[in-house]
Order: sequence, then C-alpha cells, then structure tokens
Amino acid sequence: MDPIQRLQPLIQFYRGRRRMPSVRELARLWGFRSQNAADKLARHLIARGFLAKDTTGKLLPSRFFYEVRILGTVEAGFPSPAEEELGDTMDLDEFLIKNKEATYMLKVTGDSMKDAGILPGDMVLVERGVEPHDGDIVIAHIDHAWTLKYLRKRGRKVWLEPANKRYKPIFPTEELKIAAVVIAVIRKYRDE
Amino acid sequence: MDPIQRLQPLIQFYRGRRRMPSVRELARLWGFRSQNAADKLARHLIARGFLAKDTTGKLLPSRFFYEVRILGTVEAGFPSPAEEELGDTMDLDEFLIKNKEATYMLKVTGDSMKDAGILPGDMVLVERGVEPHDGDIVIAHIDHAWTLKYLRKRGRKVWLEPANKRYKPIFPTEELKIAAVVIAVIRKYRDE
DNA sequence: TTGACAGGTGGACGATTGTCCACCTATACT
DNA sequence: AGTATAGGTGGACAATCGTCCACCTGTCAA
Repeated sequence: MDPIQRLQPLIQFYRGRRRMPSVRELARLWGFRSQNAADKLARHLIARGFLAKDTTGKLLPSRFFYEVRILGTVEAGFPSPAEEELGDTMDLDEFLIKNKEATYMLKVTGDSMKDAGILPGDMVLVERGVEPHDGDIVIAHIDHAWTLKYLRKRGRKVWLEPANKRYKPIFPTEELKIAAVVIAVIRKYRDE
Repeated sequence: MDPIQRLQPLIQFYRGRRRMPSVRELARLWGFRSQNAADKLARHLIARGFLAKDTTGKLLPSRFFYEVRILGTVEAGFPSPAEEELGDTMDLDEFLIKNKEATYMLKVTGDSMKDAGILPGDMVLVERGVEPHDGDIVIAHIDHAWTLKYLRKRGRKVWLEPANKRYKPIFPTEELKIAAVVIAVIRKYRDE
C-alpha cells in the first residue's frame, strides 16, 4: 500500500488532536487489533523516511504532516500523478517566519506601494529588530504618521520612496524611525 | 510572572521536539524539582486559556504556539507594548491552507499578472478541485501551454485575461483546462 | 500572633506508554 | 512438499504517564 496513503489517517489525527498517536492509537487508526502490527508498520515507514521517532520512542510528525507540495514554475504546470511524488515540499510557517517573537502581521491600506506588488488589503509580515537596508520595504514612523515604503539610504541621507508614480518620495523633516522590515507579503483570494 | 513568558520555554520545546512535554519534562523546563509544581502551574495556565489538555490529560499547544500577532493596519502602526497584548493572533497555515491535500505551490515566472500584484519570483498557493469562477486567477492549460491568468466567463464563452497592458486576452483555439485556482500569493523578501 | 494561602518538595497510585516475544496465517518460490 | 517471508494476533514487560495526597515553606492581612 502506498505509504503516503497510510499516512493520511495519521495526518488527520495529528491535525485534529494536535499531537501524534500512541502505538495503540495507531493500531486503531489503521484498523489493527494488535499494537505489534502498528508498531511494525510504523517502523517501516520510519525506515523509509515517512515518519519519525523521538529519542523517547514517541512518534513525531515528519515533513509530510506540515508541508505543501511545490510544483516548479507556472510554465511547467502540473506534473502527472506519477511525477508528483518527486516534487519538493515546504513548511509554510518555517518558510515565512524566522523569529516568531519579533514577527507581526499588518493589513495594508492605500496603494502607494502598488508597483512593488503590494496592494490595499494585502497582509505584510514584518520583523522587528532587524537591520534595515537600502531598498528594503519598511514600516516607518515619519513625522507622526505610520507608513509602508521603500527605504533609501545614500550616505547620511535617509528617505522613503513609494512604489507608485502618483506619490512622491518623503524626506523626513523631523524624525524617521524604522519600526520593522517587511519580510513577506501575503494576499489571499476567495475569502469564504 | 507573565503567563506568556512562562510559555516561552514550552513553545521552544514544542518547536524543537515537535511535541508537547510531559509533566515531568515540564518541571525540568521550568526548573522545578517536583512534578506537582509544574502540574499546578500548568493547570493555572489552562484555566486562563494559555494552554490546553487532551481528553487523555496530555498537554496540547494553544494558539500561542502557532500564531502571529496581528497589528491592525499600516496606518495604525505599532501599538505600545501595553496594548500589544490585546492584539489578535492568527495561525498562518490555517489561514492560507484549507485543504492540504489539494493545495500546491508554484513559482511565478513572467510579468503577465503584474497589475494584479503578482510578480515574477512570487509563490502562488493554488487549490485543485475547486470550482473556478469568473474573475478568479487560475492556472490553466491552454493550447498545450501552462499559464497564470484571470479567468473570464461570459455565458458560454470562456477566456483568459492577463493583468498587464502589454499582453492580450487569450481565447482558446483548441482546449482550455483549468487545473487549479489561485488562493493566495506569497512574496518573500530578504532571503538569506 | 495567628491564619489563610500561593507556591514549592517528594512520593505514591493505577493507567498508559514503547518494545518485544511467541505464535498464527497466507502467499510465493524452490 | 517444503519453506522462507510478510503481515497479522495476543500478551508480557519495565518505564513513563497524568493525577493527587501529605507536607513544608514564605508572604500578607487580620
């Protein structure tokens, strides 16, 4: 039987109960009456990399529990089911968030960054406490207002630049404080 | 002591070991010599909603283990640390992925959707098997090539529309197969 | 001074845990 | 016919599990 299909009830259990099953729970999940059957099967899956175990012997979720399949580029399109197995996978959370404690999400209003592909209603993931570089998109506090712009640095000069011809660069008259650096943009369609 | 700070070693444990600690492990994590101390503290945290338990008594991660803080809009900027507690939080995975089995990620090439805020290099999260509506952005197989475009439907007529004036709408000469519907766009900056 | 109480130690309890052994099939191959 | 093997049953084992009891502090209010 396909190992991935064997994992399905496990993944369901993990999603629903937010923990991995014990060997006995595994047996029930797979319809075995003996724990040994489940144990043996689990060991096979572990040997083949579909599951993992603690040093204490407890089951651990593998990458198959978290990850989304990656399918190359749009041009390449969808592979046939046979090829699909080979596709790489990725953990979304890990991909997007390096430092959970310093990461925040904000909703974007206004279209001043639309040429950078950041539209009103988009969510931006920002991280505090990282060094802002020239060219980064940042959340800035400038002259008593908050804004999302490109950060520009030329020598001692620092200013903000929108990504929309209808707006002009902003040169700070009083203070310019970079609160956070944008590390990702997330846009969601079909909200239902 | 701040409950959130109490949770930190727990969250670290959970991230590193991919499971929740037992009561004894909890005690070690918090520097207690007795399991009872950890058990009592855990119950307090559970009563106040910072932790959760199984029906079997096992500890479960709460939302604090997954979620990213949400901070209103960019205009609102960053709240003071005091207000921050009130902020809403969100599970990124749950937010983006409804049906893990049917969700795939593709890298975007080409700039035909740039006016829709989808740039080359962006990642799109797509879902198979959902009904494509007029106006959805879809992965389509049209005349032997894969492409990412707006789907347009007028009565029996179906065609694809780019979001870039330099490109023209595409009317299928042979076949038009919608492989998947774009449910989210993810762009990552500062890849290091 | 007293008493309540939050917060800690140490240890006990039965239940559940991972592991593994003895054994029972089918199936496939020599 | 014989036999190796994959895949299952049932049950044993020590270790660990969650829970809870008895007891020992400090702190703070009456």
